[in-house]
Amino acid sequence: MTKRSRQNKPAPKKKVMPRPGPEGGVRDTNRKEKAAAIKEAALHLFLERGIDAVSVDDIMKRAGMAKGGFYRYFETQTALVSEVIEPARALMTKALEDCSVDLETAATRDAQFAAYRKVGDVVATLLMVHPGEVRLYLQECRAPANGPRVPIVELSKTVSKWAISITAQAQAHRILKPIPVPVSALTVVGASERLLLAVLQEEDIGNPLEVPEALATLILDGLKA
Amino acid sequence: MTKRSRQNKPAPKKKVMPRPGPEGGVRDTNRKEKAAAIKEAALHLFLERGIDAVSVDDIMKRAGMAKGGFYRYFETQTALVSEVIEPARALMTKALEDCSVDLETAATRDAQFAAYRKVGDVVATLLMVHPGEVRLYLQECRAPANGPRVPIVELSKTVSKWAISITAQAQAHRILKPIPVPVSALTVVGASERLLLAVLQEEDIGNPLEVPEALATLILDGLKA
DNA sequence: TGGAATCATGACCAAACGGTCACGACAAAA
DNA sequence: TTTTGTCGTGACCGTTTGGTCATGATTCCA
Repeated sequence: MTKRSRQNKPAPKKKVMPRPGPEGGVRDTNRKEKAAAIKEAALHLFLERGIDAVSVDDIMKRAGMAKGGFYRYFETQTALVSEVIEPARALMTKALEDCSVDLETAATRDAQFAAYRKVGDVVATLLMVHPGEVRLYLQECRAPANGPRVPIVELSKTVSKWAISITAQAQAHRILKPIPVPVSALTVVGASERLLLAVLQEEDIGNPLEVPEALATLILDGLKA
Repeated sequence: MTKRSRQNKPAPKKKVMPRPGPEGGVRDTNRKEKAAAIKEAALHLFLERGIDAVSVDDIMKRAGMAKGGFYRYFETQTALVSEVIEPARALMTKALEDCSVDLETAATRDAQFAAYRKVGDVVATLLMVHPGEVRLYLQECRAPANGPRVPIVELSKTVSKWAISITAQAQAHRILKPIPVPVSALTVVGASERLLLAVLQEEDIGNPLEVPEALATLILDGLKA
């Protein structure tokens, strides 16, 4: 029930993608609509079957277009995945960067906790605005970085690194227990991701709105100095 | 770099697998050796490329045998995966069941915490004895339950259910905070799994031997009533 | 309005897939 | 030893894959 990888990357030989054309014209509008349709179809199928079990043909059939058209919009499937997760990726990495900066300059304890809270808020936003993309991330981020999964695994590594970095800052502020930094950081990441997955897969968790508060309680009592 | 699923399950038509033959004979011995070789080769490739990106041919080439021989040992790839994770699955589910039983009859607080500790010990054992299988589980358990991944996803659901059940018992004993049970349970599962993955993928975590203690501290301070 | 560029299509290709099978090699029962 | 049945092999089949391309339709710009 699966297909495999081509062993030799044929290395997309020829053309890059042609220019969009005039801005705001019929061409440009169509192009954006079709690209969005392809991304939406792809995301749906990725969630349903897993990235590796979806073919270009499947995606284009679901998007109502012919297979050949795919390569006019995306050079490879990897590029497609990259574009699919881009909005979520940008939001998340910006939140982590901001948190790090805020933590650097935060003088009071309140300001320090506020920096944390902002990350939580962005995660909540992400959950509402890009639920599919988040779920795709959670589903695929641990598998080997092969082919189309590369951008997702990269994002995962980025998140972990930022989490560790932020945790180190927090420990320097002495607002966290002096537990080994990576352990402290990955505990939060792991717990958060598992709860996100439960909410998105509609596992029988209680009231989803209570989750963030419960998690915050756990983290604070468990990690706070 | 991947292969896809056949849409129509051809449904393994004919024969079941033939009998092993006499016990302890050359036939029987060879059979066990070959089956083990296939499983080992498969596990190695699964970890390297992800389950969906590995073909029967790949596995058999790595095991040093011809493709046709595969179906003499395993009816499908799903059955192979099932056998690969079976030892780890049996250990883990037994530990969870035992914990549940122990919690049921544990009168003192010490006895209750001891029941928890036993699960932790089994996880540590698992890490030493079946590291590859555990890593495979962590890599694949969140993806959609398609084809060969089915037994892994099933195990994942089993683990979550037991975790929730055990947490409910612990809350009944009032040794945990009255946080929504699934949230409390999945927090522990998520954090533990993320830390296991870090150790197995040799991410730059501190001293691996300190991890269990640190995690225990976090859990106790965060979850304990 | 008409030439130039871009777009969508579906046939097409070589490679790889899961799965089967006839055949020769080999072990077990006789 | 002979007979009987299993084992391992590699060719083979039908299907699907990522990717290309000639063709005809559509849009752009002048």
